[in-house]
Amino acid sequence: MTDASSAVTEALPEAGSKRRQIRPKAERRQQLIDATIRCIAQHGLSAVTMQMVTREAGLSVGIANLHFESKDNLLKETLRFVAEEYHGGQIDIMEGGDIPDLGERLDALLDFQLGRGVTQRQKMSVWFAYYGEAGARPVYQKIVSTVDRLAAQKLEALFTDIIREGDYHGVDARELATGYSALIDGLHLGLLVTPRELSKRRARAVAREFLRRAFPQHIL
Amino acid sequence: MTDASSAVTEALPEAGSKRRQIRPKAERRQQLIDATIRCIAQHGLSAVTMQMVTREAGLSVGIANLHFESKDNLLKETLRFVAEEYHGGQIDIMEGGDIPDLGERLDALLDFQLGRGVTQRQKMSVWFAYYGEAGARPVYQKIVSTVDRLAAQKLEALFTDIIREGDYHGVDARELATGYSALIDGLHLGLLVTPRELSKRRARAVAREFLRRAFPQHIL
DNA sequence: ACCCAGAATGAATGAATGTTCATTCTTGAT
DNA sequence: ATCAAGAATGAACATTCATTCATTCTGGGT
Repeated sequence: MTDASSAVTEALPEAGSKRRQIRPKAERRQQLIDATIRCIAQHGLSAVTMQMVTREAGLSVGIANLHFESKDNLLKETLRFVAEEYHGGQIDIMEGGDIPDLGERLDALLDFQLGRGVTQRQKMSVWFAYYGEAGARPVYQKIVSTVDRLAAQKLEALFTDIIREGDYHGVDARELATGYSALIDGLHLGLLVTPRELSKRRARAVAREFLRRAFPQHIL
Repeated sequence: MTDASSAVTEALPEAGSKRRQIRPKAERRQQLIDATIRCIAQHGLSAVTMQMVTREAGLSVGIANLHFESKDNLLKETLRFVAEEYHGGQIDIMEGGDIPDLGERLDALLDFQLGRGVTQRQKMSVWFAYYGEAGARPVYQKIVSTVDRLAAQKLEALFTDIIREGDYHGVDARELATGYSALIDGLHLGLLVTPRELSKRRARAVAREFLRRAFPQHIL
């Protein structure tokens, strides 16, 4: 995340350094979004305040309203960032010119969805914090729906290819894709809420078993 | 929910009736919890205020702190109520002396989990609103974990019985139970966030297909 | 060396919210 | 009829928070 090329005299904003730094707009926006993510993960969406976010970012309170117009907007943009990061990563893999073998591509997808990057408590907390509010906030629903739909289509396309390649019968790509997506979401939820009961290892095994049942020739 | 036996002179607390009603503690508590659920569903957990809840309940602001000590406590008790209602319902079915046939019992479970009662937006909103905060609030995590663990055990026991009865091979009851629970959670999430993409009918079909793959003799 | 566009600051403001408590009212027992 | 217990009320209070804006500061251009 941090761009190492622009190393200034003082590398980190330490406690002592009161020096005021001027940075381009895009950088400050990202800095604030990152801080927002950390705050939501640590304190919960409903407890997040502007003071909290700006302090976490090492900036003053006024700056949040300078780069984002309001708190609502900052939260909205933070959701958009997290949603696009997650779904973008998935889509990259699924379109995957990188990985020609379809079975390997499925494995890569699973690794991404239940791997280190995504299953950090931070990211999952943010994810579900917004889901929780989505029922009452159409804006959130729309952001998630939009990226979600595209990912669902790509997944269905991948499944269709696999079904054709493996000549599987009695399998509906669309239904399977819906099931797999729901399974992954549910596993994320389990990892977040009951980490004692569900380890990452077991979550992976469960998802893998689902795919193996559907596409025995491609998995295992 | 409303006890019809204790019909008083004025059946409903209409707009005109300013008459002060004195009711037992347990009834008021439930009245406030019900109002809280409606408020969370409609406005989102983070937007719920005490004034909002008490107005929804048709009571004054002071009463909430009389029966619950604080807002925090009211929210905690509301979560406990919803969690116990959902998991209690599941457990009743799974223990089910009512339904001797194991396949039918599975069907009944699925009907409950994706049926009218549970998949109301109201209930699902509340459910995920708390999940969203669970990452930051150990109290919520504990409440959900406690009821969740019991339900997971019952489900595993039911699956074990079915595996024995059907003489299925290469199936692990525990893993399957984890997968099925996660699938149901994920489907609830889909119904809440992207109702346009996922109908209740399709959600049911997906869950049923999961069970059919695992226990072909018992389902369909 | 000078200048200024605009980035950054943070004290001040006003609105909203949780909680309290003095007071009023209801009900059942006497 | 009378009374006491305690259920219910809602105005008042203290706090917290989002937002504003007058002011300060920075860095690139001349």
